[in-house]
Amino acid sequence: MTDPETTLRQHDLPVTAQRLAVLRAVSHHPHATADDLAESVRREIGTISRQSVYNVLNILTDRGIIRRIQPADSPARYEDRVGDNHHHLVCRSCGKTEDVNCAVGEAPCLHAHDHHGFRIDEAEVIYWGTCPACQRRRAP
Amino acid sequence: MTDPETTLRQHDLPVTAQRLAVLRAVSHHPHATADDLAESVRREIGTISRQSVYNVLNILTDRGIIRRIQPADSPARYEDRVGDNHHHLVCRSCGKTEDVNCAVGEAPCLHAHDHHGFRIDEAEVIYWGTCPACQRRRAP
DNA sequence: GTCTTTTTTTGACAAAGTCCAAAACGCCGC
DNA sequence: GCGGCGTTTTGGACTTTGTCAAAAAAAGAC
Repeated sequence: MTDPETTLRQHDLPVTAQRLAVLRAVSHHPHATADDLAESVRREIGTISRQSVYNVLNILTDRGIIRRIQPADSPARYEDRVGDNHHHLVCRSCGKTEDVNCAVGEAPCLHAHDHHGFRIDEAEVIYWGTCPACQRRRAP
Repeated sequence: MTDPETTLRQHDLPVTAQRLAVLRAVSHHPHATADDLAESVRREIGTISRQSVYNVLNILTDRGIIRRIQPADSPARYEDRVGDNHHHLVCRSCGKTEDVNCAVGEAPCLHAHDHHGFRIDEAEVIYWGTCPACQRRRAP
């Protein structure tokens, strides 16, 4: 992974302390929520406004530098693993999220049987289940 | 499809005008949002509170009588086609939602390569794209 | 260093949904 | 059919996640 500063310059984005810190936070805490990231950034650089966290996350997402995932009943989560068609495994009870490689290969899922005339550009897959910790907690 | 009243009685749910109307609305307008359904119900029975719409949708969802889908950047949508492992096709620009049969067969997607110890109970697939109408609107 | 443009901040606002107490209604036995 | 009990429905306040807009601050170009 290129370092945050280089990444920003490559995308013609002015380098600011907030952006660097948010990028680093996303890198260090994959699948964290905006709130988690804000806290993490504050520990690193002292203070950042809620709006700035959203600004940075939005612009980074738009440029394809990071990826946003939005599972049901959870605020959006962010990760810096982009462009490799992987999917996610989400725990219904605690929200823990893991990456899983695409079961079918490369951007495969893009072929829905009946596409109703839609131009499909992404197949999003979320595996729902219970993580090991929550399994133990419920059936001890 | 069994009629709404029978469905409710089968599940030991008291039959009320609100529940009947919401069930009918879900049946008639698959993939509608809670708000859409509230409007639809009001046209049918005159008035219903927002809270009641949510109460009914939640209890019906809990009992597995209807299914809730929650695509990113959209309020929850509801449908009465349950228990057949189908997936969805969602238009990024207008939100139009269509059913698609599972590309792989029956509950197949349940086998993630690396399941990280999770007990997986559902594989949710959303195909993102542009519906025919929005394609024409953008590239006329 | 100064100037212009872009970011950041602050605070109000919006959408979608939940919580809670009071009023209304459905169901069951008579 | 009628009454009482327990569940539903209602209305209103509240929460969470996120956006909008204007002023203040900082980044990059000269």
